[in-house]
Amino acid sequence: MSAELTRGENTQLEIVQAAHQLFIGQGYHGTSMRQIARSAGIALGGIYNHFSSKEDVFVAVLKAYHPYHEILAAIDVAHGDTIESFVESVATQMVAALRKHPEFLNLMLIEIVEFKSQHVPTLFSDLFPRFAEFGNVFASYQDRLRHIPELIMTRAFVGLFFSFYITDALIGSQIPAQMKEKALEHFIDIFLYGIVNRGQVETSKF
Amino acid sequence: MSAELTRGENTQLEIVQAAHQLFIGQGYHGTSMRQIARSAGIALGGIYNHFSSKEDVFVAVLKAYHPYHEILAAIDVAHGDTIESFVESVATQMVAALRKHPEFLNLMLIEIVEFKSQHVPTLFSDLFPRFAEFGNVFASYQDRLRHIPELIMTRAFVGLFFSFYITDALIGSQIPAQMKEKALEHFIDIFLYGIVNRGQVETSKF
DNA sequence: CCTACCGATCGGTAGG
DNA sequence: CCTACCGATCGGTAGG
Repeated sequence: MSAELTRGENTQLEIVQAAHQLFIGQGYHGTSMRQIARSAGIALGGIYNHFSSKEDVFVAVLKAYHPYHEILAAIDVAHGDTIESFVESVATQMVAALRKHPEFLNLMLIEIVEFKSQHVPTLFSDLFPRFAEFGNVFASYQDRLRHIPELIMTRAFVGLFFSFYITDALIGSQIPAQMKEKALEHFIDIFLYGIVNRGQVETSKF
Repeated sequence: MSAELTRGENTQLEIVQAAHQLFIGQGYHGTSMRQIARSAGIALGGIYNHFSSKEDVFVAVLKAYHPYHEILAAIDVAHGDTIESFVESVATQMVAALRKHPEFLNLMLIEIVEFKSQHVPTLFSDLFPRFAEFGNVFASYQDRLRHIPELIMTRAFVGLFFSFYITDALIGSQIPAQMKEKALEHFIDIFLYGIVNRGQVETSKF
């Protein structure tokens, strides 16, 4: 892709790539502009030809590396004649998409810890319409599901699998083999079992 | 409690308290030893009479403020004749315990982002035996539950409610009212519905 | 895009 | 053993 870039654009890209590597390895305050410059192959002052501040570099890294395009694409690609196959397809592809970008979790944690989530509202407002759209898919299977608001169902789905992803990424190496084995499949199974109405008496209190 | 402390112990406590406040507000690298000293009411050099380094201060803060004692106490206090009342009791008290210590999430994120989870194995190995013990409670309700390994069930439980806690803490202010309302109760309900065997044909693939 | 410099501040240390 | 300073210095920082 770099063949089509002007020299200026190429330098900008190298700054973002270098900064990304350093941020996920050392955090934001733990990384200096001099390190970024050196790693990008330019002088310190050269960064300020492309970015107005260190924070500006971080925002560019956030935008360049967040994988929600791919996660949402995974939702679009997902298919299934039944709610079961749909949920399994989405979950599998979401986890696969997140696993392809283990650095993103790190980036978001930096955003939370060192920026107090300052830039999150922007990211979330981009995401929310698609999030609501996802809820509509649940609504289309309404007759097979228990009476739970779609947005709650969507949040529970995202939360459950995001928590799977986070616990897998963070403490996966310490989790006993018994626990890791088929854990995602069990997570999917528990979620489905939790939302699908199997025709017996509705026991939800809500 | 401070009435029983020697002057040296009191100073040490004030350093830890000051450092805690600053770390959760600014991160580790975003906080200077001078800020900690000023906030603790002593000179910079005085910190080094109690701690050998800035990292040493952070470890002391981590140990002093992690609330797993209280979370595990919440589990001990939880009771219920049925799996439903037990899960509801534990979930409610865990969320309440975590909500009483919103700073702990921040501390753990600093540990992850800025220390690459270096100190986590120690914390987790303290926790794991109690974690397994919790799984045994599920085992005691075995005849009412689907055939899912206890540790998977425990991880799903912890993951689901930890994800509720995290999403609530991080983006709670941006979640539509419809979504927040009774969300915890719905989470509990979904989990219970997902693990309890209601006597019909077992549909789990596992 | 580089050189070179600024005011300031970083964690940590010295001896008194 | 502790508190509270001193002058000096470390590698590294934002920003012009």
